[in-house]
Amino acid sequence: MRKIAESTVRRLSLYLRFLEDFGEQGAETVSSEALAARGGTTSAQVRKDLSFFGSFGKRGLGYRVPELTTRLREILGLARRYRLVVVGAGKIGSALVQFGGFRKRGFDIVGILDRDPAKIGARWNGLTICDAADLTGELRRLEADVVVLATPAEAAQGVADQVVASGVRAILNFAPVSLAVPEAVTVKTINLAMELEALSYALTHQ
Amino acid sequence: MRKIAESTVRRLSLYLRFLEDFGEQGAETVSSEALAARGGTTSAQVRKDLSFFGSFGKRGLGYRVPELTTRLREILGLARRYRLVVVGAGKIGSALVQFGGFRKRGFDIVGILDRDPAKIGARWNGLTICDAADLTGELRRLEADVVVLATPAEAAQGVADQVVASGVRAILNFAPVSLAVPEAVTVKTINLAMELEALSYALTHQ
DNA sequence: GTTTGTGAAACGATTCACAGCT
DNA sequence: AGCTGTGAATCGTTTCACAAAC
Repeated sequence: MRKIAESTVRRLSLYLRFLEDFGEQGAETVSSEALAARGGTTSAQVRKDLSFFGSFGKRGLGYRVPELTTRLREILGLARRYRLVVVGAGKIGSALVQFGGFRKRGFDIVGILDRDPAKIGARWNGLTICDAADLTGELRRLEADVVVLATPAEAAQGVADQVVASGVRAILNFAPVSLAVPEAVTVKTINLAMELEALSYALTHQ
Repeated sequence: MRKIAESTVRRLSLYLRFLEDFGEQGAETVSSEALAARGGTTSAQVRKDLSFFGSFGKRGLGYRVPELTTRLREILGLARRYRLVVVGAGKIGSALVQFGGFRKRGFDIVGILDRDPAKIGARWNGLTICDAADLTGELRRLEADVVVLATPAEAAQGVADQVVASGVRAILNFAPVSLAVPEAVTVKTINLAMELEALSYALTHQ
């Protein structure tokens, strides 16, 4: 498949959520204009984004909500569930496990790993924290699809290397570093400090 | 000042962190090449990003670490501290308050607001949860610089409207909606579901 | 010799605008 | 008449490449 821009994929994810809302409200069809209004973009952008994957609409009518919802789920790879393993049982790891809001969107946390003997064996939300000493083996044993990297910055690259070695090809990174990984592995980084600093910049420059 | 791209500002935030690391390791100077290697970008990109704000380097030498660190802090508006108010005392709000990692980067959580009588009055990490009934008034009383919006999706736009009315011009939004706000207000949205779905997309398409 | 700062070129994403279908 | 799908035009960002400074 042709290379699709990061920004396009993110908008598809937004459209899916809006479609779910429209569906709950009983809408049968939706226009690119309506989706755009909801997502802070333009109707041309919506049509272009969808056109990369096919022609899902009817001219003069718009898109059928249930069909487009299903197609977007397929495109995003959400027809299945994913197994998440959290590495790092600190504040962020704890928050993510407690949060648990992923499950209803198809992502199950199936393991928590840490190196700290004081934490190993503790139970969080029904899961026991396991030793991350043999990280690669644990990830294989747990059949991890995605690693949620929630260690301190210093440990992050080492963990990433082991994740790559284990064959896991997706990392959600909360450490404030840019990870070096092979092309076949995808990393999405969430950096709260960076977002706050971008707000600080905006507040400062008028 | 000329309009600077979002992506540039985010990279400046990264460079600042790398400079702090270089500084701790005792480096006196750093080249655009070294910063680029650390940040997963190119030396030309680093130089271009910095050039929007001035000429901070010496040809043949590179950049002096302490000077560039100071200048980046100024550019990003980090010469002062910011007052954060968390609106929504649910799982995400709780996690953010417990986390507390913002303080050492200049952001202090000074208030937590919620509408739920069962939560009002509880103490979290030394802060008492206050009633969000008069949100606008509370934000003024607390002298909020930034609102961290951590309510359910349904309540988010209503809260955003009150935030705007209060005069606060920066929102860090954790609700999975795109907020409509006037141009003078900056919103950064963190959407974990979107990040996971982008990983799902990457895993699915080879 | 090294590395910056920066116009120019290349690239990529968004918007326009309209033909074509319902 | 209404709305999609899409090539063409526009806009913005990144990369190139080199003159200027050390």
